[in-house]
Amino acid sequence: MTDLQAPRAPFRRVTITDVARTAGVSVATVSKVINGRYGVAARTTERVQQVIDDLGYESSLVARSLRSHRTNVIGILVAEFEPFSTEILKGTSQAITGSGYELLAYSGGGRAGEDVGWERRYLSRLSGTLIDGAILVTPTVVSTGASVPVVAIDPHAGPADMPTVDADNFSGALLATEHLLRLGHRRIGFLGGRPDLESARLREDGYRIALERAGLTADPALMRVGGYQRHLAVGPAHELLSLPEPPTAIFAANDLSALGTMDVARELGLSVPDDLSVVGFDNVPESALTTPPLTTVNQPMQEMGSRAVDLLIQLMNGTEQVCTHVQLPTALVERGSTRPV
Amino acid sequence: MTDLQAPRAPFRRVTITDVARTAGVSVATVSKVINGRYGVAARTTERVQQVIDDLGYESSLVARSLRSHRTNVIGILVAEFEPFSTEILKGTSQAITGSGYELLAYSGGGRAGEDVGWERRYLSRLSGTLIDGAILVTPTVVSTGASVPVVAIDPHAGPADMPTVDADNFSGALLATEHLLRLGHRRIGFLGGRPDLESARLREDGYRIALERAGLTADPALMRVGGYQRHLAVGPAHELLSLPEPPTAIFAANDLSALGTMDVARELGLSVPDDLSVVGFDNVPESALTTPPLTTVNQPMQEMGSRAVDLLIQLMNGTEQVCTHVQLPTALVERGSTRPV
DNA sequence: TATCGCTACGAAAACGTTATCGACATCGAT
DNA sequence: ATCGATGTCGATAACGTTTTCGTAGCGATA
Repeated sequence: MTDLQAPRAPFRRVTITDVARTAGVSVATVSKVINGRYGVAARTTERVQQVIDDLGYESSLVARSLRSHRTNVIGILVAEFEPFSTEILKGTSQAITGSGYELLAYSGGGRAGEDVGWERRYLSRLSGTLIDGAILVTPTVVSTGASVPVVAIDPHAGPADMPTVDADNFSGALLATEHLLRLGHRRIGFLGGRPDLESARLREDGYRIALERAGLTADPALMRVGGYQRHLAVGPAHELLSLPEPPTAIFAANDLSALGTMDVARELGLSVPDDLSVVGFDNVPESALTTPPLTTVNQPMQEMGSRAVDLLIQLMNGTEQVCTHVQLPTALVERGSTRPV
Repeated sequence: MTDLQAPRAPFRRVTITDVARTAGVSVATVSKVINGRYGVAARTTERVQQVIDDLGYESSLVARSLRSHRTNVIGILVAEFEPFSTEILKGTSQAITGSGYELLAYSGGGRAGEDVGWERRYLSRLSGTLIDGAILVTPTVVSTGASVPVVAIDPHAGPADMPTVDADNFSGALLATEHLLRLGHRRIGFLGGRPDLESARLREDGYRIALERAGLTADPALMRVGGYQRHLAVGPAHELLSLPEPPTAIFAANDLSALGTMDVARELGLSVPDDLSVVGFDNVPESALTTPPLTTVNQPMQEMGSRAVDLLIQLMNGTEQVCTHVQLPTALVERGSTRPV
């Protein structure tokens, strides 16, 4: 740890004590006024409120939290600010307004790999003190042991031992693959996500099953892992498209790798969708803007965020075990990146 | 305020007292061990550390903060999670790693209008307690009075009385307009941002001056305010393109309104860039993906974010008044949405 | 042996809140 | 007049840390 010391400006925060002194009452009374508790005369309330306004007093979140163990803040941990998380963030951020809670976001900063377990550390540091509950949008598993209610979004670690909300990854992959089959494609490549992620496994299952139902069988030679990131996808996509007998269509397990695939196709002089059909997964905003626009599977990301908030609030209110696993439907979005063979 | 009470799980946080009791020392000693302070024997340190690991103790950020007024956390307030803020977030999030600080993001949730002053309230609530410093990415002005160092990114309120980092909006707008002029356009429409924002004013100035330098004069009939959002831009853009003598090119003051403009053009059966040239501002990731890809002015958003945290950290360390206003250069990015008349 | 200096440790006071509970009025009813 | 009820308010103990400062131990020096 770096040893920093901060000579701060000589500004002094106005505390509840200042208000009390100025208003000529005790801190207890001021606290009551602030929290609208019973037992203070109308005249007093008015006077105290006036002083509060005059002094511009704002109660210290920290002190309040320390004492009451209640902050009305829920934290959301995202691994990184990529399109998917950002959409989730929008959803939560919208759902939170008017709920009486506030939202605080923390990002691991994309330091995947080296710093394993940061989610756990953060959860532990923040919980019981700074936040009343948390939403996890992190790829790696966070086992239980948190001291606050937690709900996971798209729990990449599988049906975890905590409440979750996710989308129907399996059906979505089914939809995507069937779409390609319906277009007449038979050699369909697959660009998977990180194999340790549950969503990636489910999407691969969907791909397999769809093929089998069509009387085909998944060919390992046509399958690569694309790592859910644009730049990670170009290598594997390149391999696929350089095959002696390349696929006529590729199902990429998320939009970012689909974009990467289209980059590679362009680079190789292949036209999408004329020479190659591409379908993605997620329907991030970007996917509608590409040339051609990407056919993909929609995940209602913003709704996932808002459902997570609802779930968490129910949990925090102790409303006993509501539906503990919300799964939202996925749907095919046909755009320009797919075409009959 | 809703009156919520939370019957929480009977989980008890392990506190420093627990550690102290288990290790058979005082809390003071444990605190010293945690913070690596001088005055504790090697054997004791070792034993305490062992207990800490065993119990899985994590110090409470809140209590620590309350006492020491130091959290090593810097807060970043964004108005909303739109592409611009998100890029900034990425930049800050990257720059923060390894600095010894942590990043906590808060979003106003897009409740512009009604809830004016939330930034101020939040700053006040968080500062002095939860965060050691703050970065503001909010459109409306936040006057001083904060009790912690603050730096503003793209301070829409003009050269504020606080350290800022922004991009050279004026030159950027100059570049964009000159580019259109060079292509032979003479009737150039302008879609401005919110008139109360400094960046919007500067971009409009750039537009005007570029025209004047070319011996032209800005025609109010060709200027509309587009509000920096995609859906807000469609109305004004529609007006512009329905003019008896419509412009042959439009300079939109940010990428989002440029996208809106292209939507309208498409709807009207106009081809971009054949019938209409469009240039945006910001160079958000989306702008490279549109059809055609958008010619725009690059703002180094991630760098702006990272410079902001550098600046803030210097401020917090008390390194006296370093460069207090960082302005980063803008550059034209020529893509497919512009063409000679 | 008395004194000193040093190290290792603990007692206790903060930090700014909230919550409990007792004190003191005031007042209507007996 | 006395009593209880009711309505206002304030002392004070927490909450989990950090930090200051005092003190006990102890070997070395005078």
